[in-house]
Amino acid sequence: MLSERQMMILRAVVRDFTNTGVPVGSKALAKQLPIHVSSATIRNEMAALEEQGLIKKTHSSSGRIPSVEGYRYYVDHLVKPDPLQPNDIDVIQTSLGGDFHKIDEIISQSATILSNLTSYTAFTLKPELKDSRLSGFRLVPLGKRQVMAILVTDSGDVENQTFDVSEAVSGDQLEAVVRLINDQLVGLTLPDVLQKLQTDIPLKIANYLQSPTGFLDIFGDVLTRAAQERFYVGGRLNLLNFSQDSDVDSLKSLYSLIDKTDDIANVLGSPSDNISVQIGNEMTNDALRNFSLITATYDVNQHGRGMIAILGPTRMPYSRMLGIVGAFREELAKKLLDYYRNYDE
Amino acid sequence: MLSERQMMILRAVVRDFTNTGVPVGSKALAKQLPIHVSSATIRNEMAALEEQGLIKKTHSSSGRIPSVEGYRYYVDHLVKPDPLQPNDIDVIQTSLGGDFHKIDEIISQSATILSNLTSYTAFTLKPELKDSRLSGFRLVPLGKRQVMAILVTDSGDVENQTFDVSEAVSGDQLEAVVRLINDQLVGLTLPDVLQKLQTDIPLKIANYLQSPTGFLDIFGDVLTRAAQERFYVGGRLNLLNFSQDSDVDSLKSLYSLIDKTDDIANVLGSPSDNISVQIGNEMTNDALRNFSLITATYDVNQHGRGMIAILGPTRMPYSRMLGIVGAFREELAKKLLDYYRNYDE
DNA sequence: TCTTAGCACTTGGTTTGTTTGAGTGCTAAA
DNA sequence: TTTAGCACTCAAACAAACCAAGTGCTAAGA
Repeated sequence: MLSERQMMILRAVVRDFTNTGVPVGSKALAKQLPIHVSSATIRNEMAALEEQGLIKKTHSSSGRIPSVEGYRYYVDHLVKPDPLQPNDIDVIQTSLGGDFHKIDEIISQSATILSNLTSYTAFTLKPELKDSRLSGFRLVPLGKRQVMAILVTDSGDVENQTFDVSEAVSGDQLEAVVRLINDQLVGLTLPDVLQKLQTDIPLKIANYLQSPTGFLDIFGDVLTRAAQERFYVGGRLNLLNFSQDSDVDSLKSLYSLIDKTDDIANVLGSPSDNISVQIGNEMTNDALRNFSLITATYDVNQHGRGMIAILGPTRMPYSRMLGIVGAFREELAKKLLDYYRNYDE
Repeated sequence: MLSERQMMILRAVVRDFTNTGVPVGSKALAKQLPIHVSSATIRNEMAALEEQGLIKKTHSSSGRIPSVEGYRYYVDHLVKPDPLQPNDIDVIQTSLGGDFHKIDEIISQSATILSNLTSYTAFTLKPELKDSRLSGFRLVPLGKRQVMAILVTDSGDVENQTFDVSEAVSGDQLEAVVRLINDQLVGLTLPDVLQKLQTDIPLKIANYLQSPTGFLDIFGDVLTRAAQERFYVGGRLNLLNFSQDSDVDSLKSLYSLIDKTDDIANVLGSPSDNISVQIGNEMTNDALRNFSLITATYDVNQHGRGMIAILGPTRMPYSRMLGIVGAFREELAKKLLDYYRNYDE
């Protein structure tokens, strides 16, 4: 249990340290706090806070910095999101104001905006209807030997891939394959499709093609790509700003982490209603030890919900960041509703 | 004019320094060189080499390192490409041995292989027929409002993009647009298409669509993407290994450089017959001051010629790198010829 | 004329010691 | 419970000393 005064001190320690990056001492606090007590009193309180594991020293006679638990307490009980600065509002309005022709453009643009606002790295994930289903498959002959496979899901995702066919395949054959797939697989969830693809389909397709494996590989490829959620990343390079003393190895593992869709999906976790903050080693991944992650969902009514996130140093100004994330999720939801309204009617 | 002995010394200085990274002194050289002269003699020769600007000291009593001019002389006159190590041959064979369905897969895979072999950053550019022409355009309706635009060039490049159409556009209308474009534009070079797109076409297309600008924008987008050469990059993260003392800013500009297709095309220059080496500030771009670039073309007969390149620190073991690049260009050309042969017959 | 031994000199890097300033914990008095 | 005072700790900055590697130059030898 913390006293009012201890909370005040903890809040001040976190705020100071996140702003300046220097451990904060008792004298500085005494001068700065609204109550006027001596530095010795502050020292006693700080000792109490340290006792509880909320702050710690970098060496035996240094000022204090927040521990992970201290940050946790701070974001859970003490922080109040800053309202957006007028300037930031402007940035959002203009960057999101343009005319978009694809959901993905809005989402990817959002990652850029968020990283600009925060100067950290940002992730965005588009609103996802649960268990999207295969709603269409096409094979479009392009030239002498090139064919494009296109796959559409009922949530509006489109994946495609071109490939070369060695044998001269007739348009009729392609038609037949397409009809087969559409007959048998449309309406199923993607995992189901993937499963059938390894059982029923090869037999049936053999009626039309001598060597169906090529086709099926392609189809499988495109399918798995459609099945995994697609993240957009903004401000990748900002990670460089926080790599202490050029620890190349951890930087590398960090970058491979954020470029692997599966891994990053794992880190971000599943959408929850609130804005959530994960601090340093609260995340299982070792490469993130010195980082904090703020994630938030945004809600587009019947069109599902997506996520946004920013990744920055543990030592980040949480109040400002929470303000930005909170405001941005609303703007984004609004923009998307707009977009859908335009096209739905 | 350099004497035989001076060449021998220069070669040794470059080789030593690129291997160890430490300035090399007269005594070490005296011990190592096949001729036996005293270190004092070496010192005199080194003074002469320094006189000519081929080597230099890092401080007044240090050993020597090659200057840019020294490297230049070395690669122009002294270096002999190392033959490939058996291990490296293996890597190439197996990585390139698989079955590919697209040219692009081979080229992008090549970038990865090259960066693995060298542990530097590698670029590959696919064989390009000069002045490729538009050979086909499609609009494929995907769902209620989604349409995919596909563009094919006679060199086999495919670009595509999906977009949403707000008004309910009929299949007939789409057909008409496609027919129009195919009638009017197929066979022209891409720049010509782009030009016509801004003059003739808007008028004609207005017959079929109320607000054609949306379509034209999309088409223009896809077109310009097809028109610019497409690079593949492998081993991006390897650049981190050579960023001295974590100079974040130059790293950032380096990364933005290699991610901008236009810029990197500029740096690589146009294909020339030979393997070419650009050293440090011989490249105009400032971010590359401490890097060297080895570029080479590969030739796929009537299918055109492409480029490969590796970017590493100025202080790279040139003989080994030249060996790798030289061998790889051949392997790649062979593989591509194979690929084309399979599909052409 | 070229080579070489010898020597004085330069310099960066490492080690060691000193000082300074910010900060702490503790004690004793208010 | 608060506070002034004090002894103590530690990182950072600075300086002195030393070492190792290397250089340029000179003068003698081949």
